Amino acid sequence: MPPTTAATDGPDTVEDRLRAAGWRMTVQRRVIAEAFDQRRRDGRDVHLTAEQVLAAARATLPDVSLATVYNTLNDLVELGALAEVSPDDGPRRYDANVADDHQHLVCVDCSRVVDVHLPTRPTLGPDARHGFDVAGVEVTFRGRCPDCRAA
Amino acid sequence: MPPTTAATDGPDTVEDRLRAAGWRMTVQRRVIAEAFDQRRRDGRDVHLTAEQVLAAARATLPDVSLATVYNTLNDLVELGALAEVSPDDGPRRYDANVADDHQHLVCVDCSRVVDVHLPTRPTLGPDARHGFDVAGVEVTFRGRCPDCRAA
DNA sequence: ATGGGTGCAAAGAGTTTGCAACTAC
DNA sequence: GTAGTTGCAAACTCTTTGCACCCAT
Repeated sequence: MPPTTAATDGPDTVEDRLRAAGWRMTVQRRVIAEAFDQRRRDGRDVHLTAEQVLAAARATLPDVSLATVYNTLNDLVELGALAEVSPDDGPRRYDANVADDHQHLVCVDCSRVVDVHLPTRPTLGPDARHGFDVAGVEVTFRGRCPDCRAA
Repeated sequence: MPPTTAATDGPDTVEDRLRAAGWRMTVQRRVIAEAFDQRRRDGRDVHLTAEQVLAAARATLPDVSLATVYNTLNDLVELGALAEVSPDDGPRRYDANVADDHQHLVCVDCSRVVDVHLPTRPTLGPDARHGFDVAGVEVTFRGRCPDCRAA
């Protein structure tokens, strides 16, 4: 089972990535990974805050600590199994969808995040790079979600 | 004088906008606005943190408080005279260049921000909006600036 | 058995806020 | 004179860290 699989579907879960990296599989890490994997299996976008992960993890393991959640989330980001979503303010969100290149649509009222796909992503001409070694682009659309428009 | 002026050049300073909005011109607000206006006059990109604004303001008015800086920056953002630049982490930055549509190039090491201009900015097809009322896009290129590459 | 992982509580960064004194209008 | 502003300090939110105990390997 190749550890660098990047299929949209299949066994490329957060937990798999943890295992593939050769880390100790503790119950805590398993339930934290499961918070993402379960929702992904349901076909949903997953952009959880640390508190949401804590809540999900505590559903099966009531004594997990917020510190462990943060530690694990940071480890998973460093590993490349999760991506951070920059909010304008409020708590950071973690995105389990690292396999396909996508952008975000964020609700300015409730901070809900939805994945969107651009046909082509913006690039910077060599003359516009100001000598920077450009590593990536991040595109965020901001607006109001249907629920907040109704309210 | 319409308060929604947005000329690229001319007397459209942060201080002007403050005045145009009919606010009380205190010394504090003047020196805070000046921190942006002075650098803009020099033709520089201006993306200051609250601490940098405080330092600049204290150069001429040693007793300004950080709280006043924050209050004023928030007021100026609400007024539309400044724009917030979302960092991935670290302190928020404030951009005085609200007149022309532009994007940012941010150094992942030192957080330096440079303005860049895209020929066309990305848009979302109606079917990709997920029912959102999309109000704006934000494009951020990330990489290493020349100084940090050298180091 | 042992080194990495955990939980707790305390510290930390960045920002906001309550309130009495002050000042631009 | 009076309402809007200020400065201070305390509070707040989110995240990180130090340390003693614990458990996956």
